[in-house]
Amino acid sequence: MSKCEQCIIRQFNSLKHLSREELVRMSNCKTSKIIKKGEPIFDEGERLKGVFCIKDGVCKVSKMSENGRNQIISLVTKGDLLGERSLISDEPSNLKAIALEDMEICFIPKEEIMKDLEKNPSFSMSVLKDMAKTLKSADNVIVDMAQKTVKQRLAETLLNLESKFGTNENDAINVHLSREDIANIIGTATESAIRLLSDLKKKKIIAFKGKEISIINLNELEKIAQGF
Amino acid sequence: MSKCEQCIIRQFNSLKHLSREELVRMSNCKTSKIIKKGEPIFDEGERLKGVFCIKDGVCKVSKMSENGRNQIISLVTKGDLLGERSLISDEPSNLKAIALEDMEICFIPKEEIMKDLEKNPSFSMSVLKDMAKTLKSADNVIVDMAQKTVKQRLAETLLNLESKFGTNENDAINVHLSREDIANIIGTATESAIRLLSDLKKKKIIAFKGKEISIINLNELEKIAQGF
DNA sequence: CGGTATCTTGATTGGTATCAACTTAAGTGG
DNA sequence: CCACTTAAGTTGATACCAATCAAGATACCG
Repeated sequence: MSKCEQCIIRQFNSLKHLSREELVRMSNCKTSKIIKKGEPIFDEGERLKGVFCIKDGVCKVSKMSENGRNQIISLVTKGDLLGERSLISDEPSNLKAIALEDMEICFIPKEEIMKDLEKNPSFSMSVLKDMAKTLKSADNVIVDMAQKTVKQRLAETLLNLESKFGTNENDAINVHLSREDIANIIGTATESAIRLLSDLKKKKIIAFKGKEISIINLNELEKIAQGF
Repeated sequence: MSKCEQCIIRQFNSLKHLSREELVRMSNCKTSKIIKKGEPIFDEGERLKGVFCIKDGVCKVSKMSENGRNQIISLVTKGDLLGERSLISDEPSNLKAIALEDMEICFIPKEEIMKDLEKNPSFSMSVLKDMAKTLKSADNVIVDMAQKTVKQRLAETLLNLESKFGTNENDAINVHLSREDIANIIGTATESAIRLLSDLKKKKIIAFKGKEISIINLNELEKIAQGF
């Protein structure tokens, strides 16, 4: 099993503020897991026993609404930490995480993380900063959901996806989402999302073949996101 | 000027984890302010120089959307802290805070708070917990905004307001919001909010006279919030 | 190769925004 | 205190957007 001290992934998240000593201790109690595409990492209502550090792959983090529909809150990818919040608030998770592709993740037990949070101010400060950032972006999402049309939200989501995941050799966005997933990100019925996607295709603003989506006319898409 | 050590308000927020010594130091550098109804505490884009501890009164925290409409993100009231996030992330505030009634607030300079965050783990842990809680509720708001109808959101908002602010001697919710404010909380046009409010009044589920709103049929309102 | 899930398009219905007109309430100055 | 001005609240008519239902096309998988 690989060692935390030597793991490059931790450079991308708050774990980089841990001391060598803390990392060695963590290395001794962490476990690695492989999660297959479509499998859950944890479920809504589950009480997490630690946090997950994503070594490879992408997962969707979602929440069931009272009317039975699913809302994707965020996509968590290589280098991210997952599950700190329920750990910190010491409550069952309000969210569900499901792998969108095969994943490799490390599990770090609660006690270890909490000890470091208490003892290492630069680590806890980093987690704090991270959370402040997440909260800020959550505010933005709230405003968008409340006030933008589905068309605007779709355009914005496509832009966000491209900037977050980049593009592959065919200029397609580097993540495979079903139409239903896309609808669940922007918060609409699957058919509506499909309809708007094909509209954008007709207007040659985007192109797609199955789950490979690429942005052709970036400018126009940005305009739509802003409401034109 | 009153002293932090003796202030009861701090029992309601993370400041209760500060030591006597820290509180004395804070007392010496804090300043008190009176904010009149309608006046801003801070504005969008402003770089905050400290945090605010609300001693009395209520303010609305909002954000302008790209299409020029205002979205109220939260109502901050007696006992709450305000502005920690921009301080922690060290960025200009993405939000605007405006007093809904005359307010009394204490301003605590950035250096003081940051020092305590670094030095006092139980304080920083408490702020962390607080933020985790806020984030959780932000997730819920996102889901609601994305998937519930305006009618459901209005019903839910009324329920939230009553549980947060309680009722006065006339059973009216203990906060005065304009119709526009209500619309900006649920994320809709003012007229839509008005229309739905008067619907609820006709059905004797709520009653109102001006800004005094009271819930008459709690059961029915809860049903509407859940989509019936 | 059949069966199943996903994708796609059309038609219909209902919810919400918008515009316009009007009423009521809340200041303001003479 | 009244006349005036302005802001806030209210209601109806209309048009647009998005959800839902239905049905067919395409991709995926054992």
